[in-house]
Amino acid sequence: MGSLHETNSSAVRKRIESHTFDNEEGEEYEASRFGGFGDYMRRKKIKLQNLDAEIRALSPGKPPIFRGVVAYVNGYTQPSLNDIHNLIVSHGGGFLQYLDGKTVATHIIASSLTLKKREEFRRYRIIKPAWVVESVKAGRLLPWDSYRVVDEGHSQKVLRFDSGRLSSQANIQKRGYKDQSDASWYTSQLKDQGRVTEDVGSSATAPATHDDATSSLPASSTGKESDYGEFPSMGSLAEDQDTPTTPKQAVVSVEEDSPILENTAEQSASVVEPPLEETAPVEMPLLREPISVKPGMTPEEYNAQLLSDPRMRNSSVMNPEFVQQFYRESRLHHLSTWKAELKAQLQAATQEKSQSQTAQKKRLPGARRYILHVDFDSFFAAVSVHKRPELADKPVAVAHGTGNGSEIASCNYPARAYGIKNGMWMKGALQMCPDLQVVPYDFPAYEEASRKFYSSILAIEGVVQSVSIDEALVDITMQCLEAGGSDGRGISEGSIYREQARADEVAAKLRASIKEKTGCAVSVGIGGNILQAKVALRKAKPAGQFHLKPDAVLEFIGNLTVQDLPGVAYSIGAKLEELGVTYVKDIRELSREKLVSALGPKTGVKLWEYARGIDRTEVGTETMRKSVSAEINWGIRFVTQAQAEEFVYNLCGELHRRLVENLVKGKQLTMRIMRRSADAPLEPVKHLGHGKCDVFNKSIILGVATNAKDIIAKEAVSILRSFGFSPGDLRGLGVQMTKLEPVKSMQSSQQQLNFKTSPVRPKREPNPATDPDEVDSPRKGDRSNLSTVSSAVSHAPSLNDSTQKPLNLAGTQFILPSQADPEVVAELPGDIRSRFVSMSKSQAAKTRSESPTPLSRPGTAAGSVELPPQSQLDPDTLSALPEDVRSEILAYYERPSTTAVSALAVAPRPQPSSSSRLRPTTPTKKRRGRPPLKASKAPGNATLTQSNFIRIRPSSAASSAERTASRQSSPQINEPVEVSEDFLAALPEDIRREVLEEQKRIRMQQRSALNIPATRKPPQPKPSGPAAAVGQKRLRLPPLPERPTFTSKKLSTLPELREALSSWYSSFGTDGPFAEDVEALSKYLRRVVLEEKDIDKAVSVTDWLGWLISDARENTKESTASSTSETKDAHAQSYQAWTTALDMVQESVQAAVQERGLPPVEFS
DNA sequence: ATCCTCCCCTAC
DNA sequence: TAAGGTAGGGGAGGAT
Ligand SMILES: Nc1ccn([C@H]2C[C@H](O)[C@@H](COP(=O)(O)OP(=O)(O)OP(=O)(O)O)O2)c(=O)n1
Ligand SMILES: [Mg+2]
Repeated sequence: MGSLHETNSSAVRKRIESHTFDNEEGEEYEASRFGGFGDYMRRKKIKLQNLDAEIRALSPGKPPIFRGVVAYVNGYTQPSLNDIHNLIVSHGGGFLQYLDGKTVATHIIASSLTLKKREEFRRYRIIKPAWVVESVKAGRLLPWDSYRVVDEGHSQKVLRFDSGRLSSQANIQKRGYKDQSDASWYTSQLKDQGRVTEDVGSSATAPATHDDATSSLPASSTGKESDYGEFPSMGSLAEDQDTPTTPKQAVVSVEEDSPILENTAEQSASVVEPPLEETAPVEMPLLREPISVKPGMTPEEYNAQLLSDPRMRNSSVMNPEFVQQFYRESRLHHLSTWKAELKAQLQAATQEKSQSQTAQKKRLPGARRYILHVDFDSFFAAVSVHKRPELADKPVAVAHGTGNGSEIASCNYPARAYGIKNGMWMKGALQMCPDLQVVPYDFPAYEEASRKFYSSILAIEGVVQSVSIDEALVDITMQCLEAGGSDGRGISEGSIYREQARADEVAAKLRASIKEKTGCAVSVGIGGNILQAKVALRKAKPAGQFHLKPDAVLEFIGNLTVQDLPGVAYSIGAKLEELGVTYVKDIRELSREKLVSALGPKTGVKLWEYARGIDRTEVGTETMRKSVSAEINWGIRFVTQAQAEEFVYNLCGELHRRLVENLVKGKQLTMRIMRRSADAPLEPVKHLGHGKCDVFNKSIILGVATNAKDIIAKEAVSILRSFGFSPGDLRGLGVQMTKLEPVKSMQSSQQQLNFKTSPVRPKREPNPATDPDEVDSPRKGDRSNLSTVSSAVSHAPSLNDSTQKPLNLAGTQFILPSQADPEVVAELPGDIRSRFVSMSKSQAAKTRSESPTPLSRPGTAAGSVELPPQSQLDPDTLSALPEDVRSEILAYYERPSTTAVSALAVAPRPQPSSSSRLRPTTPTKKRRGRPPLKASKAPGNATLTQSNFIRIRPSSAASSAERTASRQSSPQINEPVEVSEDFLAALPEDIRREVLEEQKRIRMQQRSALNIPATRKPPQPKPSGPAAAVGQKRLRLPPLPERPTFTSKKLSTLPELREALSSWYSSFGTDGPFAEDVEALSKYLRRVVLEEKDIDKAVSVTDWLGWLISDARENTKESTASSTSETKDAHAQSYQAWTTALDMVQESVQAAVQERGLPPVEFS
């Protein structure tokens, strides 16, 4: 299994990652980091206006005096950035809009430098703009020496373009790892055998050491051996052994300086400044190369050639429909989607069930449990075979194709007899079994089978948790105990026997029922906890059931391989192997401390327990969604940057869709980029696969939660650019939203309000406590204390102010527990949400006819401006509404948002970019090569921890303990069952002692948690808790200028300003702004331009306001469809007021810019 | 200590 | 040809 540990161990990687190249004494210049996003807009504009190619075309005959120069302008200059750019490019030079650490500037042009920058650029040629101007004047490249900004020679090194040295550096191994920045410090010498290397292809100089901790490089990247799909058993490691000529090496081979430089410059420029026309691609302007892989080919050239095949174009990213097409065919995508849908539906159903069932009996602490783990046998394959009975006894696999790299999603048991496994590549499978029958996917059929499966399962009396489309957990403890006639605690032979018999019977019936409905076999594992059920399932398969009874647990589990345990696979398995552990029973030889120190506190303890058959996890504990993402790592082959950016745009569209679908917005955007490893061939073994890649993540904090496609896309593209990767090397791209907040359309709940024409400033003064300096950041949200809102919402159920509240959703009684645990209350909206979500999903999935869940039922319509009690809402109608309206309605019922306030309270200060760090992994663990060749493991959803809730989080320190405590007293009041008595009784003496000790320990912990205030009765719903109070006070603080808030360095970063604006806008959105505020903002931005000299910031802020306005406008347009004309009118007025305000601000900024003698800026 | 961020790992 | 997605647990290590 681990036999093929690759040389690419993490330890080795770490070292390489931090590697800088050897000859630091040499002439290399340090690759510099990108300049941050601050000036993104300004530079982008230049880009849009002046494409290098155009510039050159427009200025023929100019002497190419800057040939070989790659310039970067820092700060503001005279002549302007724009002009310098023009001068340089038109005279044959290259120009960088960004410093990205990959593409290397040869000269940095600046009028002056801050000390910090001075340090940052210490190793560069830093020269004054005059050098450019005068060189042009002179018609030749003047010696830069006389134009130094930093006028002493000792730290500025000279970069020699002309020696072969430059290009030879291209071979230097290093990583584009963020860690390198400080890691390089102490790890500089390690070079290592050609593992992950830095992309030098696009730069003339190898990126070098970074000791500048403040700089912001790619947030991270990791080497990733990606072609793990190639199973070791195949032996053919063709790809790995392949040593194709990479462009880097090609560059080396060309030793003429000038061409190299030219190449470099162009390439660098093109990375950052993609030609525009590429947005309508189709025609690859690139090289009419011969069909062969020329040694010196750039990745772009290669891709262009590759894509000249129309079929290639069609299945790759070149196809405009690519995203949808890919997702339509991606099994993994379907699995994920299905899972999310099922989770939402089941959660809703469970909620409903538990609420309608009166007084559900609680289980006693030490009682026995009976858990079923139900799972289709070779699901995809079975469904397909069912349609093709003639294949029944043949080895069958489900896959898209029969080529080497086609992945087998599922194979039947005859195929498994040959050693074939799910997830294996076709090549390997065919080697094992040339007769393998390959059948295509049939996603709708899987859905259908699953629907029947779940309908059978939901018919059982018990708690259900979905694991996946073909797999579920059912806790049937209640009915078993009933059948046994005991409380599940005593050890009574008779009771236990009857309980077990009942469990077996339920399982058998279930299997029969599903088999009958679907024609496919399921197996059932039965055990006293999730772990036991799961491992029992293994033995049950195929087409059987197995009850792992208490007295057999230890032996059975002990003889499993560690990797058979859920949550243990390649990596953890290897760590255990290092500890001398192969079988689960071996784990018992290790002390808890040992395990913890080797694997971490949670994992260590968990394994210690697993080894003894213990698993305290409860069935059905579902948590709230924490992230939404979209990612594609297949078929990514770009020729131009513009294509890449367009793709990112599409991907963001997808993300947007999902955010809306889930009724959330997010505050943190993370972009994930896979880039071909330097030593990876241009063509991976897998058709259009990503091959071996380095992975880079970077996240940014948005000032305010958003789901707007354009904003997301803008940021994502900006991140992508910041890496400056050569588009041809991109292999995978993804975007993820975290720090989610429930969607709240501001217009919705306020829309009945009248537009205030008279700017009577509402109590804003009554805000004496608003010491601007102490405002950590303006809060948005809390509309509950806007008089405007409360009136509008007054008749809606307030989830805050009542401990028991009948809500009737989808026609079923819905009652909050009387012991109003704040945590429960806090979670409520999420539950409601999940119902909305699940409903909208089942609608979307067109699984209309008869929903398996009891959720949807026809009803009356909702949607008039004056919304009825929530109980009257008809889910179907609701889900059919346009997204904006739907979210509005939801927002209407949404708990007034202390949520947003507290979420903000914990939001980290936007960091310029978290400083890089080195993770000194112990060099001894080198499990990393390729992942496992092992049977697909039993499904592992065993670990559901109660983790943080995003939405409600008391912001004060006091609340942490309280949260813990209140969770203890939440619905499942009982302590988690740890070990049942009979199980304990069955244990050998020594192990029992251990377990008892463990239990004692756990109980101590729980007690200490419980002791905190709220053991019994948590403080009553506290809309006025500390967080809310803070929110109230600060909410209305118009985060506008003239206030130290804005001018203090600390609070003037872009995200903060954005957030401030958002807050401002949401406070006065429907009313229109106050003139004085607008004026203040204008003045402030004017100062930003004139004093801070940060035009970008001013422009960005202004644009943000523009976004807010137009975004709201979009919402309004849709949502007012059914509103009164009066409302519409108010909106129109408000909109106009805001537009005017925007105009004023823009004008002000523009004026300031012009005062500085700079070309006018453009607002988006 | 505890939190937060950035990853890795796992599952289907 | 081929469709290598996605969410959540949790560890390491810096920030507080
Ligand atoms: N690497 C994988 C693993 C699974 N699946 C899909 C196809 C499977 O049919 C389905 C269910 O996964 P299981 O792990 O339950 O595997 P099977 O149901 O195919 O086989 P069995 O449950 O009998 O082991 O998920 C996949 O596409 N790729
Ligand atoms: Mg299965």
